[in-house]
Amino acid sequence: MVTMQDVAERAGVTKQTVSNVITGRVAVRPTTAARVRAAIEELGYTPNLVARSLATGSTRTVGFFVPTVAGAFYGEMVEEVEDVLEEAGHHLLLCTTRLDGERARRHLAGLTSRSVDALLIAGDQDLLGHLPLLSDARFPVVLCAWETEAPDRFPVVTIDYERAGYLAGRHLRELGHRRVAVLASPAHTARVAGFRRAFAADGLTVSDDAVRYAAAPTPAGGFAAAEALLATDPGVTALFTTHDVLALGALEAARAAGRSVPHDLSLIGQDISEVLLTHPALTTVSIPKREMARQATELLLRALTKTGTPANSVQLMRPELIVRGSTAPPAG
Amino acid sequence: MVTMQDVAERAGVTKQTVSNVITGRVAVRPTTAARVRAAIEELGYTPNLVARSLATGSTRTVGFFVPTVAGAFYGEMVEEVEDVLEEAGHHLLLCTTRLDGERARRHLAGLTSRSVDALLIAGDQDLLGHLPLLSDARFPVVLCAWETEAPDRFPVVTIDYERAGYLAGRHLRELGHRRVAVLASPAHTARVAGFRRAFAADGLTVSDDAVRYAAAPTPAGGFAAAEALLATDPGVTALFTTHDVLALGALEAARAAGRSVPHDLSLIGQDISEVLLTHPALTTVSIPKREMARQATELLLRALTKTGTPANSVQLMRPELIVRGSTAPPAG
DNA sequence: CTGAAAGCGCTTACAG
DNA sequence: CTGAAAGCGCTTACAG
Repeated sequence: MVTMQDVAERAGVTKQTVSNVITGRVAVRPTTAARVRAAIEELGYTPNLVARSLATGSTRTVGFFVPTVAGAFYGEMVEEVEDVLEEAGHHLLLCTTRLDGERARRHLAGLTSRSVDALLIAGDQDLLGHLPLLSDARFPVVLCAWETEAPDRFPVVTIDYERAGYLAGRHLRELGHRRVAVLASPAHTARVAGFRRAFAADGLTVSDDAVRYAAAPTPAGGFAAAEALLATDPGVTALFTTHDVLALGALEAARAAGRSVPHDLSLIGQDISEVLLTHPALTTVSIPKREMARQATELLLRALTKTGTPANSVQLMRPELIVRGSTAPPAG
Repeated sequence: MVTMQDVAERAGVTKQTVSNVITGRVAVRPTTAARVRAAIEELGYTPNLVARSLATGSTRTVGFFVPTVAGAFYGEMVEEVEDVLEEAGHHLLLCTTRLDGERARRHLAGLTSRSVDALLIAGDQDLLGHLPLLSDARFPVVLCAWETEAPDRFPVVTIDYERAGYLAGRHLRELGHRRVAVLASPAHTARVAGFRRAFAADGLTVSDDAVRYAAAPTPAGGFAAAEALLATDPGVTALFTTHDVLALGALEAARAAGRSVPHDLSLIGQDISEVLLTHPALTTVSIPKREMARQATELLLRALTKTGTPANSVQLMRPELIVRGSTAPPAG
């Protein structure tokens, strides 16, 4: 491999001068610089970033923890993070945690000794118990896509999940629905709470019986839960689904129960993935996950150039109601 | 940060001895080793992998190029690659190329100067034009998920896509279908060819008119193409879809055209993602993408320990027909 | 089995 | 504006 020393010899200077023209930190006489650049070109020199990292202490690499990339939600976030990082000349070390806390901990140790410049953590499940390990981290850490209470010591950029649930509830309430139900993933507590709040404003309550938890975040899980719900509580006129894949199952369950959507049953979801576009198109509360990922990454990068620790703040991205074809006023 | 030198002083040895107990390369007297380990524990020492990389020339890091992670296909591959890598103590540098050749090229340069130990490239679109840059790479390269002709110089682990199409065709032919059509993504040439071969065996031909290309790999794209097809060619009794999201659109188009699946129209896809489970469940040819990813990564890692270049071979993973509810003999 | 020396390829003050 | 020196934290032969 060709080194800086090789370039220096070719250009008739020392390697410090080569370094100077590359980094631009120190002015170099134009003619010298041109000679160096020519030598770089001729030799096909490309700097050894490992050596540079050892000397500077910065790897220009950031770690990203994410629960999974098998679904669109985090997958899109990964792409967004990558985009922001690339603009800043950083690379992405990806770790998926897959509901495995021990695995997450191991990766955390790995990234630390690998000297990542910063760490972004999405999802409040797997790594939660290991966050204390980060208390004396030598690099900035930012949390995102956090639905439960976030630890005080790290800045977080997340969605206002409570409001996401509220918007869904308010929409159904305003359409005139009074008997509603929820199909939720267990972790989606904030959305359920927000949904309830929307009805509480009218003195209505969403009973615990009306909140069903799917056994698995899959269409099959949604189908089973919705099927059971519609069987035991046929008076329900609208259904709120906290996870997009559950919505797909619910839609099929409604069909199977002979209830047409939206006339016999309104259906509203959360951030319906593009891949789930169905007929009728599902009304949803969109979760600005790409914007969230972008904000979080930018916060992280800013901390790299500024003080070193990002402002200890909580930034909430606003969800947005998108009315499509699966909701309507109740029949009667 | 605590260094090897600190540990050495604490344990009353030199740093070389500390290195020896950590790497295990050279035997160390048990009592000394114990003292060193105790010092490591007390000081919370964790080796600086950047320094180690500079000294050894290995970063224990592999780059993975993938077209996107916004869908399940490559997302699942990423997780599989990560698993194999973790077992071997390597980390994943992820680059999504997003149909952007220039972006792919930039990332390629970045990974090279970052001294990745090896490179895995999935998908034969974005990076194809830049492969020559890799001709003098100092690290092993393996290609996977390659549907078009692969360049000779790199080993490839991929799916027998031609057979995947063939299996779909043979299934429909054996059910008795004679008037069939294809809904394809433009890049899926091998699958289309295989599908045709299955019918050619019976002296039947699938005309060019019967092969439609979706404008976009989305349910909407599949819907539009299927809708047009069913309108212009209502005699078709079965439809082969080369991409799972197209299948979803096709299913809706069939419904919209008043044709029940599978009685009035059989539908067969490729590797229907779990998230697309619908009623009727779609018959599909499954693509063993996880196994492929695993094989490719293991091949890559083997090259790291052995000769340095993986065997220049082409390994094809066998797809498998999975009959579910969306195919049946033609009506008449 | 342990230690002294050199080196991996860069950057960073500091002289000149 | 350019060069000589030291250092980043490790590993790797090589003596002893």
